[in-house]
Amino acid sequence: MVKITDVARHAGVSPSTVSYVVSGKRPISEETRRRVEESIRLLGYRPHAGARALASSRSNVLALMVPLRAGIDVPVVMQFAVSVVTTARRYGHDVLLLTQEEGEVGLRRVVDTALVDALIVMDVQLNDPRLPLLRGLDRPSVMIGFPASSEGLTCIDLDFMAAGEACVEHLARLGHRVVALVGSPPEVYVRGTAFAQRMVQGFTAAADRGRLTSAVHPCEASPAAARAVAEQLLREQPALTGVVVHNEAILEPLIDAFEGLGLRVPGDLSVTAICPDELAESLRVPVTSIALPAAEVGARAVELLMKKLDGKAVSEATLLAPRMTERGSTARRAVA
Amino acid sequence: MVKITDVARHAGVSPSTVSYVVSGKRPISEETRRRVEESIRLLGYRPHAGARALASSRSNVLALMVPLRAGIDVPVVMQFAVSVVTTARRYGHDVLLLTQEEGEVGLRRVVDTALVDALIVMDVQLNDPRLPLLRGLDRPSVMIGFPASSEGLTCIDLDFMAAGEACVEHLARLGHRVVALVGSPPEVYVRGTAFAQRMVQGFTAAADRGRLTSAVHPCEASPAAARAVAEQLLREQPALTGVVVHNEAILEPLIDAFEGLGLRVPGDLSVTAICPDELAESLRVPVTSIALPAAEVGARAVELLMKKLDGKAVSEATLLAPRMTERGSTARRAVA
DNA sequence: GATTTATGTCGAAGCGCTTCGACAAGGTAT
DNA sequence: ATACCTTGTCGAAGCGCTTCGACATAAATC
Repeated sequence: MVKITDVARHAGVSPSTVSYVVSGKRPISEETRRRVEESIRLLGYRPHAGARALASSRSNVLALMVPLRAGIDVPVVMQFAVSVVTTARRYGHDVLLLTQEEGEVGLRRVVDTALVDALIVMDVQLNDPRLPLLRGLDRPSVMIGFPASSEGLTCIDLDFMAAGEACVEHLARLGHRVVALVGSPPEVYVRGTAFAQRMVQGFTAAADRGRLTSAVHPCEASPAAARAVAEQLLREQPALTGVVVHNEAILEPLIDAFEGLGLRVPGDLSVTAICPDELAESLRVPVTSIALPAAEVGARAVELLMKKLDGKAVSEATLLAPRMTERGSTARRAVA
Repeated sequence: MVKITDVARHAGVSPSTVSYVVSGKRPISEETRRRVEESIRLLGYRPHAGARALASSRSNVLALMVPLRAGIDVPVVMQFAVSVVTTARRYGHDVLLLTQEEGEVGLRRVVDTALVDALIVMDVQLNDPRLPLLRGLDRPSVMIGFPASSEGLTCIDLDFMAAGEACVEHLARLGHRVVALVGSPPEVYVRGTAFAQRMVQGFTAAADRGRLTSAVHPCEASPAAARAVAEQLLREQPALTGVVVHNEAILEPLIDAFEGLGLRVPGDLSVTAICPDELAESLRVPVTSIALPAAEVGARAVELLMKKLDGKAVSEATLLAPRMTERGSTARRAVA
């Protein structure tokens, strides 16, 4: 292994000078810098991560805690993760993967052992058990999602309330008067998962404001459940003409189910969703949707952390405005 | 931060004794051990990861490189990852997440900087560019999947060749004489991804051996592509009665397409697949399938690495025997 | 021309841990 | 009794890096 003293000797300078060339924390003459860099290249020098972490109390590693629970869409999680890793690398950081299962204990551990400089946690619940820990930590963290109170924390997410409103308003503008939200699996609401609840809030508020008749139905992530919900909806709300879907996994089965029941989309029924654009585009009936900007959220989360690591202040809440793309699944209500 | 000297002072021993209590690398009297452990608990001592890595040249971190390419089923990747993390934790290790994008450079980096002790790479191709690097490294690695030659490497995977054979043999036993394999997207084969090719080999070999008529069709991961393949199959092989699907994403759409074309499963057409059990079970027609034992492969991969880190020899190739579960999608061929 | 300020480099200390050799005390074999 | 392990503990060295203060030199200020 080639170490900093080897480089120093080769370049005819002291180890500290090499260190300063690498870190840029002190001015170095153009000439010395070039010599040192040349030596580094020639010898293939790579600073030892552990030594560096010990001396600088910075590991240049972030922890990312990913959910693996029922009702969480796996591809979306993966998009986050990849985006976090990619962005972190751009800032010279690596990413340690933690599972939700490890919980607060896991977070504590990686912080206490100085394995990581900062934390990103996903799948935040309204009263997440990790909140007190994160608040009390001396290390920066960012939550992807919003708890009941974000005071003293840094949170980022799509503005699900605005998204719910936007869906309803879009349908209302098209003349629809009876709408329904088909949501995530029940356990997601039971756990008090913030984004799902906020979506419901936005949906309901906008419907009330527009004097629409509305209903909310959680739905398991199986085609069978989708069919059951479709049938139930038509039974309970025969005048239904607008549906908002907030459940990636059943979007396609649900549309199939409606069509199986004799409803044309968008002829008889307008459907809009919150889901990744790729999904919305790939369906047989491309769906008017609000994008789930997983990659952007992941990247922004890392950027927030980097700012905090630099000692800069960041705002507690970052809500990404929903962006709706109209595709073929929504249309003006046919007047009977 | 409480450090080892604090614990030592509190317990009335030397730092090295504390270290030996923690690591168990030297015998310690029952009494001293108890006192030290008590002090550790009381003070909440956590060894500094960087210091430990520096002194012991062991970081207790594994690198996991995950694929994010077209045609790779994301949920399966996630299952691997979670299983790797969980198992690694049981051995006191953490997991650093690398994306395929980082390639050889990324692997080199984490090894050279001593960030990780060992590597796990997924989505191995027959002539994977990372092979020479992994062979030359002084650090252990395990590949999930098989390259063209596994010499000097450690590989583990489902035995896809046996899986392909098992599917055909199952169909043959049920009296089917004309079979087709609907495979992964074309690019997967173009890249020379080992598991996909081995599956084809097994399928073809078994079909030839049994004198069945057979055909292989790659298929994009979209419902539309599934429909197209279904139509093409019936056009080209009107006598077709057995289908093997090796493409998680289109399993359901493909069955839908066949039924849409008037074929009953399993009445007119027997379908079998290689996919996670949960997927096979959750479909409208539960599918006879060979499980993709992602969790087991991930766990075994970590165990292999741990053995290698302990200096023990492990076999180069570990092939997990396919395990078929019969569900409702295959039946004896109706004799016309 | 004296004094301050900025620039560039060095040496030494120290980050918190592991590990090696030394050694004392007790046990076992001869 | 001698020699020899074994068990249990300690002290010191050192892992490879960063950082701080010191110092020398050059540039800027009045």
